[in-house]
Amino acid sequence: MNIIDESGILAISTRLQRLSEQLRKDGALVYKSYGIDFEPKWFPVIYTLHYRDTLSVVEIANEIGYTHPSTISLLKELEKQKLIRSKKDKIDERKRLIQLTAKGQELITQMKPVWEVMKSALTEITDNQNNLLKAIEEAENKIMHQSFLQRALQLQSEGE
Amino acid sequence: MNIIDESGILAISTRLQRLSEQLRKDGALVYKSYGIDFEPKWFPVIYTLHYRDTLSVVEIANEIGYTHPSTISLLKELEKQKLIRSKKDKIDERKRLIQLTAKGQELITQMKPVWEVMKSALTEITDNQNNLLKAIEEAENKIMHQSFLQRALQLQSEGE
DNA sequence: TTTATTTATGTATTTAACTACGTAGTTTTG
DNA sequence: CAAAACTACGTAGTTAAATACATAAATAAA
Repeated sequence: MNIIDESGILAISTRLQRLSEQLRKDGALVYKSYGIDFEPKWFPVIYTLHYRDTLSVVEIANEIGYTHPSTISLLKELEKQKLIRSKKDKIDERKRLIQLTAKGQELITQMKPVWEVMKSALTEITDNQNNLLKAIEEAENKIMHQSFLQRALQLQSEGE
Repeated sequence: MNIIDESGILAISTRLQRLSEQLRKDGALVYKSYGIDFEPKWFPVIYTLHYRDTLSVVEIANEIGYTHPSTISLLKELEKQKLIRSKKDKIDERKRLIQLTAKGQELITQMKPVWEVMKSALTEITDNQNNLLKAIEEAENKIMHQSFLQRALQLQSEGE
């Protein structure tokens, strides 16, 4: 029925994107309903600093799995919110060391119960006959082993 | 292990996005390897016009499930590529009717075998113990029935 | 038949990520 | 120790979607 399903790529990719956007928006509203001023996208940085205390920009980027420019823009927002602060590393002057502020630490204690709730809600949604998280992992593994491109090229040469 | 998994939202959403980006890029390369100058994102519009012949902008947007501004920008690209053309509807002057050009139709015949190959490669990747497409559908259905937000708020009130 | 509503299209702006590039410290090597 | 390579950070620009808004044509209603 669905047009997009002839090749399937777009079908999957756009639906994944929408699903993820939906989850983010709802996540923001959940925080709001708890009276917490927090955006889901800040989570990885805050959470990382929560258990690693002091990290440089690139270290954070690696931890959260984003590029460093993306990380920098998150850090800018968080600094504006006064949830983190930064200072120069005295040993290596290129480095900027990032830490949570007291406000940031306080916020985490407020958010912890919310994270529990969200985790449960998310599990309700994604743990079905086919578990979404596992399905993603399995697809990621397949791609890691041999990319979509390689597979397609191989199928192509086999079909010749 | 993974930091992001405390709340899970970001974990899922960013990974979904990356997976989809990956598939798109590889899709583009597959076309290229066949000597076809085509971007995966054009697929929905082209495919829709292939079997519906003549449609207005909003009709296409609805068919492909995008907003009309997004659709307009795709149409601009496709018109630049001379794969589609458009003319005003004589009955309803607000409407712009879109059609494939001869070049566009020719391209489709070239692409059909490529679509088959991609479909197979995609199936290889996504059809695992947990089928990705089905997992998405199941999650979408759950959300349709009750949103992430509603679920979270309900869990919250239950926990009080 | 004016007026109000709806529909179709288009533009401008936003968002969240990316890549590409540049600069300035740090480390390694000849 | 000077030159080369590498690392850390930052900025600019791009992308693919979305919203929000604006305008104009068509339809409905008073």
